[in-house]
Amino acid sequence: MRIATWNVNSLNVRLPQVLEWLAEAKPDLLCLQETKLDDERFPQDLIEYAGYRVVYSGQKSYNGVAILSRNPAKDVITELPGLDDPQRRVLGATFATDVGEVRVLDLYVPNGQAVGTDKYAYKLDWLARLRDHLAEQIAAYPKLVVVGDFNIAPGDLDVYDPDGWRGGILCSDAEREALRALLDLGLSDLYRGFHDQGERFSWWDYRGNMFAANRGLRIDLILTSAALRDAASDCRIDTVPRAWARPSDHTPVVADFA
DNA sequence: ATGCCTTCGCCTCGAAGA
Repeated sequence: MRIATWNVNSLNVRLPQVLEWLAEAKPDLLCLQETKLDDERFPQDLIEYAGYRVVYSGQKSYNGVAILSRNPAKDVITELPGLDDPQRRVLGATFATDVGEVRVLDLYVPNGQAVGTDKYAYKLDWLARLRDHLAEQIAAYPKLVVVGDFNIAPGDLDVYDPDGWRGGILCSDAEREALRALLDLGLSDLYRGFHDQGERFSWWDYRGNMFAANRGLRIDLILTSAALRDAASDCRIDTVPRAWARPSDHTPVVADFA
């Protein structure tokens, strides 16, 4: 089973890149964030023509998540229980795979804008509700994988300039503690199970030639329960699409399970 | 740096992202 996560920063703009990447990477599951499309405008036919089923929860202009899959989704959710939120950031579903039934949660965690703002408070509250939901999910589903744009760099190793970013948005203590609280439920940051070096990022700002200089952050994560961690054979960041024409500012993160 | 780039909406600039 191969699963990937990719913040595409507008599926309307990025659909050609997504179809190209699907043909090359051949994932069983691809979780997208920031589709920025109303469900009425979602390109379901073109994705199905490429050989994938798809479920989605979107809105105009902002947010929006989708899961492309070889097998059908069941038990789909589009909300965090206990959080009445018009922002479309959550998509959960269960899939049959060659490693058994897998519960998938695709997330676009709020950005938070700046420490101390209303959006930052919303982000921390959202993460607290996520923790409550994951505590239930990890008990209900031994094979749980939580993927997406977490908008948190887990540690200094995940930041090109840790001193410059320390305490700021995406790197503040409260955000990192909220991520730690998710991991403490029994989830693993799968990339770190395979790679212990720094300067491995999943997002680079469009401004200032940051990708060419490899000045980025690792904020797109694949978290797995223990059973899936033990079944994992690889986790990697595919930087190739970030170098394509008209790229997303994020690049895919991929995991394989045997 | 109230900068940089890219997206969207509504309308050619402002807001937001990270």
